[in-house]
Amino acid sequence: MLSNIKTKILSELRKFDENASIEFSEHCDFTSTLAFKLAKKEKRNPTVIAEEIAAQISKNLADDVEVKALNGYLNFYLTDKFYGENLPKIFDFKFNTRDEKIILEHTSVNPSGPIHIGRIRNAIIGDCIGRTLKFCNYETEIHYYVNDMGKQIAIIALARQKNLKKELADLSDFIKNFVRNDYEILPYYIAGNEYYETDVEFKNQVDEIIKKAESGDKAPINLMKETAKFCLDGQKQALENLDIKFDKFDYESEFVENKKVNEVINHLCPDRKDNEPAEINLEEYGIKREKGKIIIARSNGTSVYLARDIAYHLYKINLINKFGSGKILNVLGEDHKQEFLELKTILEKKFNVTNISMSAIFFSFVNFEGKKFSTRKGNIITIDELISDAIEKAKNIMLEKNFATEGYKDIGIGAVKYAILKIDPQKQINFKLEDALNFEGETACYIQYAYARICRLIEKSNISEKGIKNLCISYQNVDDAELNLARNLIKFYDIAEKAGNEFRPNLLASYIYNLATLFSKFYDKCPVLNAEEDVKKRRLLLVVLVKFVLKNGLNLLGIKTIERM
RNA sequence: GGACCUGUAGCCUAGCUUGGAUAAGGCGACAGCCUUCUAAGCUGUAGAUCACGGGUUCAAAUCCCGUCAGGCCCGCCA
Repeated sequence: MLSNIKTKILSELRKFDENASIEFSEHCDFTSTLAFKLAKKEKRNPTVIAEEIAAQISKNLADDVEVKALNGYLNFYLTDKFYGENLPKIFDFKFNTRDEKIILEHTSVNPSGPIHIGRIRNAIIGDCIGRTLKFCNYETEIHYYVNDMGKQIAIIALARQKNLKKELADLSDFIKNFVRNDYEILPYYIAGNEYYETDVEFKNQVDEIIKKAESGDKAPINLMKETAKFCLDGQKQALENLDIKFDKFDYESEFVENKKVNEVINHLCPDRKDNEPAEINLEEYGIKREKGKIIIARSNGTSVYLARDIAYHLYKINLINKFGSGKILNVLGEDHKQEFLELKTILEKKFNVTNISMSAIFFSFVNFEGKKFSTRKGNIITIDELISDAIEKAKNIMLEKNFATEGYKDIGIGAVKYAILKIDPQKQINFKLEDALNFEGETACYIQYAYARICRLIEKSNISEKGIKNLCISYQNVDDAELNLARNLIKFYDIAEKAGNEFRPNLLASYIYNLATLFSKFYDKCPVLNAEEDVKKRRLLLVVLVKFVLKNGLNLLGIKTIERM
């Protein structure tokens, strides 16, 4: 949205230095430190240089931008005229279509039981990035990889077939009482893992299932597939409850069944002998392991996860190649850094994949009030329980304060999502439900509250939103609080694009919060409904703009708005 | 032992990629503001050796080197 004006400013500045750049600033709309750089080169005073440049370029920009030199900085201020013309364009702005397809994969929880809270950061970040990329008009497909092959699912499938359940005595009441497929699977998972470690016969049967499956035997494949699908069905509901949806579910078994995994192993280790593991060495590319080599397939012939992951990524690469160009993006926990690097290196060096960029958003783990969890022992907290707590808490607070009796769910879920999204993914989070649902300060609820106030304001104006949008107004002599809003509003699409391109949800989160604070200040300082007619119209339009941007911005974060609170 | 990430007021976070203005917010604390559009709000005060030690630079929270602390990985698990 601001790209035209940026280009215009830059073309002026590049007459002085072709590397000139401008940035958003707290002091003005854009700023440049060009004069400091020239000062070094020319050994002159930056203050003087900035003044000279400002004097020379201000005339060419005058219509849209005012240039001021201050202590060596070149500060640019968008004019009233610019705001008058461009603010209404916010309603209809659309990004141009792009010739890049992005395959985004996130969450991909193993189908071994209910999703525990350790995975929620992946889902929330991935969902936000997916929404943002789609909003920026990238051809985006959101994929979920289902691990319906391999040891864990074989263990569960066999335990389920033999009806080996573990008593749930150690589990929380929430888990014991929750009825859904994924919760039904959990006791088999816990029992199966115990048997696998203590019962040789059980272990041998599991190993046999995997071996037969990989050699193409339909029965064990179907057994595992069916078990995985059963569990996945429940997990999907947990995610849909958070309004997190996927375009495609990819099943690991497909790549075993269509022999792509075998092709990968044969390609990487053509000289491999029977009863020996297939292994490769990536040390020449700077990747070291303690034992040197990386195992691709076990000596009994079955593949390890990495081999199947390579086959899966070759499939994704094929999807992109069919489209033309694009990139692969995965949201992964920081524990997958090494594995992703190996995957990427193998694809680049051993499969000559050079035209497609592969990147990942790595996130650090969330510490939920100091608790450590082990899925195998079953002492977990599920995302359903966390969300149910959040909603319950939101409800209690609202009842206590005598607020509207609707929207608990969206407030509770929004609080959790915002608390996670506002923090840089690579930082560890100490999550406290208490803080997320504080409802004051930098929380989703603060933003939702601003939105609800806006809705009432528009309602009381007795002018339809459409009518307000069509008002013709000028931006002269506006209050500072109004100017601050205008300045912030106009950046929305640029921030969204940056957040999307750099995979940084926290940029969007803090932008939206900032807009909400500016609105609260405006609301406090500038009467709308009681202002004189021209001012009222201008302010109403601003209010409708804020509503539009808050709604769209929160939607990118996956957070719902509430009309009344 | 090796790889990667993090360290900013009592607590939590932004800023670091691309060095530049008084280090920006929130929680908590304290003091104000509702006969006027929702006070879940607004205004103000106190609170920071930007982990530590060097280096580069006119200029370092930001770049480089080292140290310390926390996280995470280095499996014929996924």
